[in-house]
Amino acid sequence: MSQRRQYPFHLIEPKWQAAWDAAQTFRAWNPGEALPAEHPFAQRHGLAGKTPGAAELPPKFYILDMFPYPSGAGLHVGHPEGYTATDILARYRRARGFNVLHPMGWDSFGLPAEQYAVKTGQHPRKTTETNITTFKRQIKALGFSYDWSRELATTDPEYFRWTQWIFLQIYSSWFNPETNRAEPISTLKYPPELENVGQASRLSQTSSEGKGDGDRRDACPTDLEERRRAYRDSLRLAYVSEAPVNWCPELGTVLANEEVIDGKSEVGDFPVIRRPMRQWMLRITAFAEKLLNDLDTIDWSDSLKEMQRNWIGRSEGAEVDFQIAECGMRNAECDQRIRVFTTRPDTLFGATYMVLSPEHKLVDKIATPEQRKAVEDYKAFAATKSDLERTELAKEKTGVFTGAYAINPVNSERIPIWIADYVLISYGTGAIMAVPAHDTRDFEFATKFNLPIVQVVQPPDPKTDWRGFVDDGTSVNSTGPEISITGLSTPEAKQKITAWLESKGLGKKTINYKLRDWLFSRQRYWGEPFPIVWKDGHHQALPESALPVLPPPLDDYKPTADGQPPLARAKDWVNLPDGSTRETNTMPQWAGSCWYYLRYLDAKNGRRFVNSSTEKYWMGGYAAPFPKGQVWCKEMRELFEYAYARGARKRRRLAFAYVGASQAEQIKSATGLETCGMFHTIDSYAINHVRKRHSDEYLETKRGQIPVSAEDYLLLPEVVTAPDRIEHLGKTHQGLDVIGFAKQINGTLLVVEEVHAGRNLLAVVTLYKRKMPAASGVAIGTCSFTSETLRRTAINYNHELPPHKPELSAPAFDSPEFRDSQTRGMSPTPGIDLYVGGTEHAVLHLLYARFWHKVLYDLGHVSTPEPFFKLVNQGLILGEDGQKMSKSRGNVINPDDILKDYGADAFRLYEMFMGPLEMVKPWNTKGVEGVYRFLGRVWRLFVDEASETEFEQNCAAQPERAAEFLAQIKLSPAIKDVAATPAQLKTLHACIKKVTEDLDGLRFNTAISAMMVFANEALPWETKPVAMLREFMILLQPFAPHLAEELWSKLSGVFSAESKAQSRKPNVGPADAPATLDLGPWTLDLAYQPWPPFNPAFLVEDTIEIPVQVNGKLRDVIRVAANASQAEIETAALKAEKAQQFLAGKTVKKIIVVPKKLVNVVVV
RNA sequence: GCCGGUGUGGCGAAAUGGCAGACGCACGGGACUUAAAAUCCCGGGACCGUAAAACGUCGUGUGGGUUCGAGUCCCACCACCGGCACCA
Repeated sequence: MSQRRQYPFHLIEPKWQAAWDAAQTFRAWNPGEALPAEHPFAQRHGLAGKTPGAAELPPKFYILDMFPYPSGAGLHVGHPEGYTATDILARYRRARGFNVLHPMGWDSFGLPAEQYAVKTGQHPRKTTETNITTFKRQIKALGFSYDWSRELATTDPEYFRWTQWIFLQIYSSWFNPETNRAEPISTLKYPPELENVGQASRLSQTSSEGKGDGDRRDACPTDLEERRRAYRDSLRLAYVSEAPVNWCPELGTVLANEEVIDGKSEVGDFPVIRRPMRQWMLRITAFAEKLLNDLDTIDWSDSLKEMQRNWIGRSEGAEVDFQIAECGMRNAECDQRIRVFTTRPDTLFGATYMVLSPEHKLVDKIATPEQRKAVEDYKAFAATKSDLERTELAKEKTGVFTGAYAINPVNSERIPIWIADYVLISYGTGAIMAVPAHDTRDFEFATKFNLPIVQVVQPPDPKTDWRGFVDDGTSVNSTGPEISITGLSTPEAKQKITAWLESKGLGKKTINYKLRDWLFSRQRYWGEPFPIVWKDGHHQALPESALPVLPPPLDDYKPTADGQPPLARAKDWVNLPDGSTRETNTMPQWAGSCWYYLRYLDAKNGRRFVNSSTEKYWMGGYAAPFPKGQVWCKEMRELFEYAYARGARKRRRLAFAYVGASQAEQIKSATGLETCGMFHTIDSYAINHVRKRHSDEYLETKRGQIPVSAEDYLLLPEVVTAPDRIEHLGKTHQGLDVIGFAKQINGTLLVVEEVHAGRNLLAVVTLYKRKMPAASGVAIGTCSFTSETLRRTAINYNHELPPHKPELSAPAFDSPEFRDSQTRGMSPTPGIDLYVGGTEHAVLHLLYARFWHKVLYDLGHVSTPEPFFKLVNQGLILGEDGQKMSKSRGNVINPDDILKDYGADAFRLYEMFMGPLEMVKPWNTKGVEGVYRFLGRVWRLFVDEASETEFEQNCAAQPERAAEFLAQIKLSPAIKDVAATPAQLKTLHACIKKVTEDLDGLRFNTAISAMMVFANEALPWETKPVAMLREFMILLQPFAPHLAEELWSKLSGVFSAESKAQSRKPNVGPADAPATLDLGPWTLDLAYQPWPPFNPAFLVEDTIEIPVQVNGKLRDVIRVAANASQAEIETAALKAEKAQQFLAGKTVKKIIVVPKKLVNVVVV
């Protein structure tokens, strides 16, 4: 585009960016920091010159963007999508009176810089710094309100000093299953055989352990001490393993399982092979249960939570031991057992053979001489297959018989033992019992190799073929000499058989996870070195005083010829004077991004990774002022409306909520109510269960529809055996009946609510309480989340909030933290209030960071168990052709080009206007022009045309002085200090309402369209009341901050008290009546001006239009008084002109009047 | 195969169970201009009508259902996108 600019954004944008930088406008203040008197934040909150603590500061709002890797390619239009969204919210929250933390930094370790170094010899730091400079320049050009004083980079030694420190915390800890948390390794108790100690070794133990392993003095070299060390090291959260790893020869490094996609490296798509290597591992599996359960306490999208759940992959089942009956070993050695894991112990009677993974350690021992050759061949065959081949060629099952047999413990049947590669060594025990009748894979295998298939489960529908039936049913053919489960339902059968196995010592109930421990070392140069040294074959932690461990300078960044990591080249660095040697692996890129959000809180702290009171302020939520149960009580009454409304919007009718046991008890005793909790998720499990339970006849009578009733819930397996309680809980505000069913099961409570209107079932709300960790942060965060959303929902739905007992809820919103009325109803949350980023981090970064955070939480270093309370995934932006943007397709949009043509404000606006944040949407540069034109209209709403023409002529004549001339542009003479007309007030307040609600709901696109409507309506006004435009600027400011600042400064130049005092009064006519400006003073920065309050009174009209329907079809529109009675509306509707032909000759059966909405006449 | 998400004009999209298509793009017509750009005004779901309208019928992936009324709720499908996948 080459036409004239809509407005001089090229002058305005740099001007304000420089001004914000100079004034540090967006600095966020920590508790205990002295606030400069002139800073607008201090002025807004009456803290000028003070040094407020956490209690005096306004409520915090921590809004975070995902950590960018500064690549050489520069910014991409996808980056600013999330950044713009967070920036708009940061600015909005600032206006609402929050202390907003909105930081940015660099995840700057990374492979590209290292590969460039390998090729050219240029130090990766150099490349990294150049890239950061580019990224920062591009990001700053967009006018984001980041607090740049907190900028950080993972490659900065002052940053990775603390990354290494956290590693040492992990290294020096173990997971105590009794307390269910990470603890210092010093709390580890040795087993009895290591406990019988002499004086010397006891001393040795206390002296080395008491200092958290920081002490490198030589241990007493007794055998006992050696064994103790081995024991300790085997339980650390960071440990060394010799297991096979994913080695990528091309990249010269190992990769974590998650970094390998279809047998190729995620980065570069290079082949990956398995190879045994000594590696550092982090024991993330110890946290699997917590990582899974705590998903219920945070506000993430269902799909993201589901991805994490799938990744963790919890499955409940039993381990069962099978005795080997005959094998290739001598009889004495044959007395071995094979342990299998199964989720279906109820199918044990159908186990007709066993399968070991080819890598299973018993394979060689049990293979009979006749089969040995075949087994060896098959093992070789399986070993040559890469992971890729194993999955892609999965169509055909392969395997060989070992010649050995095992005994099925339930019926003493002799069953053959096979090996096959469809059984993975890495999952469960590496061995299975095969039940071909009820497992798809076993069925295929058995069919191919002609193994017997025995039915043990009867499908509920007799027409269903039992062969390959894998769902729940009824056990059949399941009676042995000692145990029978025939006739039992699948859940009952599982329970009974497992109990029997346990009693006989043949097996036990077990939980398995797909999640593996985290492979934490990489053979790279450009990463954090481990703060670890090796001596006499043992690893030791370096003391904190040795941090940061810097990578040594190198001439060559390649791995060594013998396959050692690049760091091994630095002999002087590796070999220490005391004879110990340094660890030469480095940490993976994920390490730095696991905790960066904590460093932002206190980025310059040289003594600690983050000051703990600072951490509490930004991450802690407001645990103290909220007596737990009381707040929950207050939410109680509102929960139904919320769940119902949200369920309706999400096209769902079921909702689950979870709540901690202690809270529930408090609430119950305080109110007598049973239900409380956080709206959680829809559970398809319940729906499926209900479907399965019903017979065909029943389903038929419902003509394909299955009303999921509360009664159905009572038949969930968890509930079956409990006594029930059914009661009428009351009515909704609409007068609909709410019926509750409550069940007490083993200390947990299931509550179901149903809502009926006549015979229609409108909704089922299920509040399903189960045991939850009773961490205070969880409860409070859950509460505030519920509260805010409820409040909004109630407003949206025009519901009156149900009254609640003030003595129960008073602390919540009248505490000092909420003294600013602007922040009322928007309470802070524990952890990060909002985290925005792409889905690509769904499992890696988010799972790792949660893990580190939980370790730090258990060790008492941070105050919440979860780091990211609310997380939103932005949708991908596609190219203009609807394809993914990529260099090869040539459809990549460079933000720099857009900025040059349309400016940052238009770019920001377009990024948000494209559609909902979470959606995938194609870029369309033409669309930028639409929002750009809108900004032009806003500009013309304010400025005097003649002076702008003059400005342009001057610029053309002397382009170098353009910035100076900007001041010559005058305010439009139509802007006056007069009272607004009712119509104008209506226009403005409709806009305030929509923008406010949409920002709370992250609906940026519709907020922008509301502002467009305002501009379109305001443009023709002959007189523009300054108060209108002023408030509109505050609304626009989060979206288009540069333009808003410029116009604001022009407004204040003319209308501020000081200007008036100087009686310049240019272009201002006599004021009819001064408009009341009840907002902040002109002297306060626009960025800190209070958000305009919405006044519904201005939207009220005397008469309203009401559509008239006849039999549900629109026939006419009538105009009636806004307060017209039902009867009046009915009368008017029957008289409606255009409706007459549809009413003539018919009998009016019924008239439905929806107040202020519509009238529908039913005729026959 | 399993899990999650999404289907509405030529396009991006909007609609607490209550006037489908707000807002914007593209397009068409007009005003201004020597002209173009910019700007401003008007018009655009389909069909049937008509000089043009009005009126009418149909219309939110498909087929059913609930309801006075369904894009929205329920059931069964279909398509596309994303994730996981011999996980026992």
